[in-house]
Amino acid sequence: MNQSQKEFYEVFTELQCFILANMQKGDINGVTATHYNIIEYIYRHNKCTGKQVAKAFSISPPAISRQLKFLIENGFIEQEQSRADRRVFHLSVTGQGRFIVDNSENFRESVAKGASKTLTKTELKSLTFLLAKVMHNVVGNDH
Amino acid sequence: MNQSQKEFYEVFTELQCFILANMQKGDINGVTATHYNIIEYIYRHNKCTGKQVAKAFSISPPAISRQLKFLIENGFIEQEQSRADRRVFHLSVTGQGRFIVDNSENFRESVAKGASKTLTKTELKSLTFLLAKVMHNVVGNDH
DNA sequence: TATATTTAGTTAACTTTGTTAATTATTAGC
DNA sequence: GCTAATAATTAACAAAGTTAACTAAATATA
Repeated sequence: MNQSQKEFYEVFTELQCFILANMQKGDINGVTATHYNIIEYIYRHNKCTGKQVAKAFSISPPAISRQLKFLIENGFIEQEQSRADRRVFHLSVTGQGRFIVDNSENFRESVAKGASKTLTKTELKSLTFLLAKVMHNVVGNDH
Repeated sequence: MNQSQKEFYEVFTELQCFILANMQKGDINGVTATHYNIIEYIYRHNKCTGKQVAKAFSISPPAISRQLKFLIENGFIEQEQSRADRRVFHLSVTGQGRFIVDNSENFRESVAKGASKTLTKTELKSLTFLLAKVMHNVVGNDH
């Protein structure tokens, strides 16, 4: 790695530690960060399937199956069997699930607000642009 | 959240999913991503203590204790009891541990290289600067 | 049409890694 | 010198990941 890459590597390491430290810790409103992320995904991808969720979070079907079971039993999401393909269940959030997403200030939101407070509007836009550019390139190359 | 914050939030969400997806997956050279991160930390903080490692990764002393035990038993790191305070053990990497850090292209390194390929040098420097600014502000406010 | 293959999701058994509570050994404060 | 605090470990447990095996439904093929 050259100097610029090393400098990026340093700060990206900090970022990774920060993100990991803020995951999987105690519940807020009865859901962990992972639960929250799944609920939010389903909220934003209404009528999606378990397979899609598993893929989005890169975890195995049994793992997502257990998570969805928990979220259904606790009233955050619900599922409906597809008429077109009865193997498939379409997922959607309940009122309670929607409430959680709309009302809990999550970790990413506090980071976004922190970023907005620290940077000028131009800088924030620039950061978003550059990060998106990297993400779309790196993630795209990954499969 | 305003529009700029929302845009940042979107891409930060992708980034979080990406980082989480690349953690805790199968071994490379016999160590998981978590093991690797601990070895690298000890490499960069020679003679550090278990307590420091636990704090750096925001996990409990027993959790780090088990990880260190694994890394010692498998020859990646070693510990030496402090003379000044015999409760304390100073950690350092072995030749094998150093080899792992020096030779395995890790996830963050591939992101750094990807970023460097996608962005101009000026853009990469800008991204590093902005990310560092946000990190130091947000992490600093967190305790 | 009947049979074989593929697919979505679940269950079971297990592993890893986190947690808290209790314990040990050592240091530091009155 | 006794008491409180600290670094690390052990034990018991919980959460969440994995693979393998299974069910039910859809699709492909002979």
